[in-house]
Amino acid sequence: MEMKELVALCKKRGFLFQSSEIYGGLNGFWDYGPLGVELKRNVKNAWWEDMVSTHNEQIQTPGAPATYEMTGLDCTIIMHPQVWKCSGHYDLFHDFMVDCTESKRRYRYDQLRGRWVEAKGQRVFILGDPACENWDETIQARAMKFFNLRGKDADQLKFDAELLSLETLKGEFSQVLAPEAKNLGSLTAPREFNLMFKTIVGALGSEEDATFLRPETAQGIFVNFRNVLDSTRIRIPFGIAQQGKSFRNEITPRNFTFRSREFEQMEIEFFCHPESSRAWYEFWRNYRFAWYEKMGLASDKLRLREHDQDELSHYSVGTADIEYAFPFLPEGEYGELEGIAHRGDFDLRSHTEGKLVNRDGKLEVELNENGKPKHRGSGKDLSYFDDQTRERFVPHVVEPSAGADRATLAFLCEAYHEDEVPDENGELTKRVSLRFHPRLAPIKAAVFPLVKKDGMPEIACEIYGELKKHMAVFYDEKGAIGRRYRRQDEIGTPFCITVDSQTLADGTVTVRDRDSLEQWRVKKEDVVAEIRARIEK
RNA sequence: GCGGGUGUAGCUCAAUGGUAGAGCCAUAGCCUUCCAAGCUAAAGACGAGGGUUCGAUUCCCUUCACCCGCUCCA
Repeated sequence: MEMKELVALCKKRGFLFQSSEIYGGLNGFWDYGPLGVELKRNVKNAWWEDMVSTHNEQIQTPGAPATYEMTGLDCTIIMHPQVWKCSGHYDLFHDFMVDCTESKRRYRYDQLRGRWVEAKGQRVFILGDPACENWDETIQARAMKFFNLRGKDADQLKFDAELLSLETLKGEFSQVLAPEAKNLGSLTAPREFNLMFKTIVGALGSEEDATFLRPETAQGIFVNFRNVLDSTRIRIPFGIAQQGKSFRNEITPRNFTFRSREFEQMEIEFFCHPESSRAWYEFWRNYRFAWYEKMGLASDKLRLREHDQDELSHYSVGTADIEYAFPFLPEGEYGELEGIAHRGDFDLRSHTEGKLVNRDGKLEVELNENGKPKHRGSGKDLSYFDDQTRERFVPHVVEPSAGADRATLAFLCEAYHEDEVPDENGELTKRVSLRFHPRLAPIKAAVFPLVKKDGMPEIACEIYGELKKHMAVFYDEKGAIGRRYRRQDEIGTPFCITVDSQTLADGTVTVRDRDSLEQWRVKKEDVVAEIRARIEK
C-alpha cells in the first residue's frame, strides 16, 4: 500500500484533515474528522479500559510479578516552569545549533569538537565530524588535506594538545574549518532551537512569567504522586495512567501524523520497589507488546527493540521501543509506537532534590558555578513508607509511554486492505476495506432496507434505533445495495444488517461480515445481542 | 533549516494573457429484491499574497503546504 492512498482515503472519508486547511495548512498539525475522532477515541478507550478501568487488582495478571493496582489522573497542559527545569526538559530542549553555509549541514553546537593546529604560518581550528569514531585521526586527516600536505610532511602540523569544544571559541568562527567544509569560517553563529512551546501566563505577563506547554504528560503524574498516595488507599506496586495532549516544536514534522507538533500521549507511570523494578519493566514491555497484537497489528510488522546501553537516557536502566513497520518507512525500518522506559528514581528524586545528573553511575544534584543546585527541587518528600516491611524508599518507575496518534495511524495502515469482489455480473472489481478490530471501528454496524418499499425501511429503522442505544450505527436506504456495502467497507464497518423480503415472512434479517463477505440470518430482535457479542469477542 | 520536485472540483486529468472543460466520487429524485447497474437534476476548482498588464490560473517575486533527500528526532 502506498501512503498516498491512505492519506487520500483518510481525507475522502473524514478520518484526518490538515489543520487550518482553508488557510493553506500548518506544518505539523492535523485535525481528526467525523470518523477519525471515533477511531482515535476507540483507541484511547480500549487502552484505558484494558489498562485501568477493567484491571482487576485482586488477580495476578499473567506474566506480572505480583498483583498491582491502577488508577488515573488528568493534569494540566501548562504547569509550573520549575517542573520542566527539574525534569531536565528545560536544559535538554534548548539546543543551540550552528549551520554550515558551505555544506548546508546543521550541527548541535555542544557536540562539535576540534583542535587548534598550526602549519605554514597559519593557525586554524579544525572540527571533527560528531559521528566520527576517532577524533584525533579524523582531525589529523582533515588538517593534512586543508594544508595540502603529503604523508611525509605530517610533522609540519603543530597541534594544540587539547580536544576542545567549539563552545570555547565564544562564537568567533572565522578560523574554524567546519566538519564538511573546504573553507574557513562557514559556520553561522549558534542559534537557539526551543523544542518546547513557550507561552505567557497572565494578561500583562512578561518574559519572567514564561511557561511551557508540556512536552510530555508524565511530569503531571510525578508531581501529583504524593497527592494520589494521600487521597487514596493505593499501595505499591501501582500505576497511574494519563491521556492527554503534549507539544513539541519539532524541527521537521514529517510522515502524516507520525511526527506532529501537537500530539496525544497515553502514559502509565508504574511505581514499584527498586528490587522488583527489573521484573516489572520486563512485564510491561511484554504486556504492552501483546496489547498491540490483540488489537490487530500483525506480529510480523511489530518489533520490540531494546535500546543499546549508550542509547539509554542517563537515568534509565533499560528502555525498549515497540515499533511498527509503517508503510512510509523504507523496507526493514520501523517507527516507534511506544517506549517502555525504566526510569529508576530519577523523576521523584529530581522533584524533591533538584535536577539530577549522572556522575560515574550515581545520580547527584547538578550544581551551578556557585556550587548551588542548578535547578532547585520542591523539597517535598516523595518517598514511600511500606507498613508491612517498615521500610522507607523512593519508588522506582517503569514508564510505558504510547502515542495515541501513532497508534491510530498504525491501526489505519494495518487496516487498509484491497481485494477483488464479484459485481452483479460476476466480474471481479477492486474493493477497498479498512479491516479494523471491531472494538476500534468508528461505526460498528450499518442497517439497510434491501429496497425502499414494502415496509422494509420501517423495520430497518426500528433495528437501527435499538442498536443506536448501544453503539455507533449507520442507517442507509439510498442507492443499490452493493454500493451501500462498499461504502461501509471503505470506512471499516464490520457488520451490515439488511432487511429483505424474507424478513417480512419470518422476522429474520441478514448480517454480513466485512472481511469474509459471509451472510447469515438472525431474528431481528436478537440483532443487538448478536452484534454486541461479536464486537466484544 | 538546506537542496530538488509538485500545487486547477473530494479524486484523476484537460485547456487558456480575455466567460476554466471532462470522467469518477459525493448530493437530490426516479428506478432497483444482496455486493460500486441505469436515467434525470443540481452542485463543485486555478494554494495564498503582491507585482507587470486594459485584463494574470497562465509571466515575475514572495509565501504556504505536500512529496523525496540531507539535518534534527528528549
